Amino acid sequence: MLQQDDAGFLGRTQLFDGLPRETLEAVAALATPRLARAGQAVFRQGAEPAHLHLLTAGWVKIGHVSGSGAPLTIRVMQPGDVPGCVAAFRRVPYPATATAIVDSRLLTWPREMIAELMERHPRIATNALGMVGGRTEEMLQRSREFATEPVERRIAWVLLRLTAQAGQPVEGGIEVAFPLSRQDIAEMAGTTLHTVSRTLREWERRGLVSGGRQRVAIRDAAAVRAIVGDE
Amino acid sequence: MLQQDDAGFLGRTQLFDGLPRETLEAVAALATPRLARAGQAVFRQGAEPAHLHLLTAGWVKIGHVSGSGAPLTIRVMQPGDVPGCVAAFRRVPYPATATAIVDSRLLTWPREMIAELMERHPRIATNALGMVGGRTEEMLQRSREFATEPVERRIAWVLLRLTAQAGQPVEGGIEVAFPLSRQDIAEMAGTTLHTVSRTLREWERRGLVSGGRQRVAIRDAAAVRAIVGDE
DNA sequence: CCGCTTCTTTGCGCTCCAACAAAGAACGGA
DNA sequence: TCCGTTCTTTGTTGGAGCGCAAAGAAGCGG
Repeated sequence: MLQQDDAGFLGRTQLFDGLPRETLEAVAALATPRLARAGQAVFRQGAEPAHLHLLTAGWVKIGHVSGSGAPLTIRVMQPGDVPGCVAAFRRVPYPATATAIVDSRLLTWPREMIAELMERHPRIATNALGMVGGRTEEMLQRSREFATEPVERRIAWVLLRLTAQAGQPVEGGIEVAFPLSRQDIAEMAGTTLHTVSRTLREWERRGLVSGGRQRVAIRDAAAVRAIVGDE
Repeated sequence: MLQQDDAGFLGRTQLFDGLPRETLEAVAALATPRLARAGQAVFRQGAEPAHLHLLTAGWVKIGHVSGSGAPLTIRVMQPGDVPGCVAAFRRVPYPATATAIVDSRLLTWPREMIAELMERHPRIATNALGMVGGRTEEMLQRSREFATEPVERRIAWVLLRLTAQAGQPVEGGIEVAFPLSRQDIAEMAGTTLHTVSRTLREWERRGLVSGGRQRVAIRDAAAVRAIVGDE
């Protein structure tokens, strides 16, 4: 199930950037591939991380459920990303659940093996530090958004982020490449599907976006960017 | 200006945990101490980090200002903490401003020196990874709070966190050890000073808290904990 | 001790958005 | 093709909390 170019793929990820080809091949050889069907959980909130996962194909969303049951989608992972990296490196339970949005493929390594690799190749540790730091800043931006931005702008941010990350050109716009319901958007923007539906409908009338069942596309990116303001 | 026990202090911080005494002393000898008066900025949002800072005494708050000017206080740093660690490790501009709440003392090392130290002592890199990871999870919790919790609970969280971190016993309760205005609380809870004032006043009538100008104390911790719910 | 500045309290109206409710629309399976 | 399920749209209502406004306290400097 190992694919021929896994080593090459690893070399283009943030975590294994800057490693010599032979190291990449050794690392790839140590990996166990894993497939996750759409809708299936890769790991669950509260579980102890036994493996490090690296997404090689597909889309995986990271969702957190609070004690009171309110769901929040933290981010969508793309190929090259390492879902659950913070928990795996810190050896603490996963703070969120990772769910495959579409059929996806991951490479996995036992946690101890990664610790060993990091020791032998300090570059991996440095890369990991950069990756985790990036996540911290991302979460900071998100906090700020929730704390200070009104709903409409938060929804606009979600669309901009998703099209930047997973946008594919389509007649008259850029569409998010995976199925995305109003409920999904609501969980990313910290609101309800009703408010999302109303907002998108209004934007659709104004020609900013278009969409259908589980589909959203931005038609007028400049106008959507104007909604989020300058920052 | 180096203090006698800086090395011992370093050994009890998360960043330098687990290092041999001699290493600690070498690291301490390389440090340049820096004093920051109350109200003075240690570093500013947007600036390039030239040094790594480690707080040895005092309190420093980390505040972010959005493009639209909305202020948000991300967290308060205590002795042993490393304000700006994410930016310093990633070599990106500081995402926030660090301001001394009271007269404070920090140790500083040039960025390159830290990189070198991390290379020579992998344990420091591991510690840094754990520290940054901890921050990520903290920011995740904060996001969740802003996204799903109503204002009253967020204010309760702020008080619980601050008294846990900087609480000192006082007649009939636990007081936050540094001056803290309603505005400060509002910036931590993502609301306005008006709402904070109203809420605290109401709680004061009910005997949960007490306070004065720039002072807040929790009188009935159980009741405040009940407000935030179970999670 | 007095005036000024900073911080806090309180009132009021209004807006945004969540909650509740219910009807369409699109898809999938039998 | 029909039916059930899932997703989306739309209406209505109510309440949380923000913006605006202004009047007290409390500390500080002269």
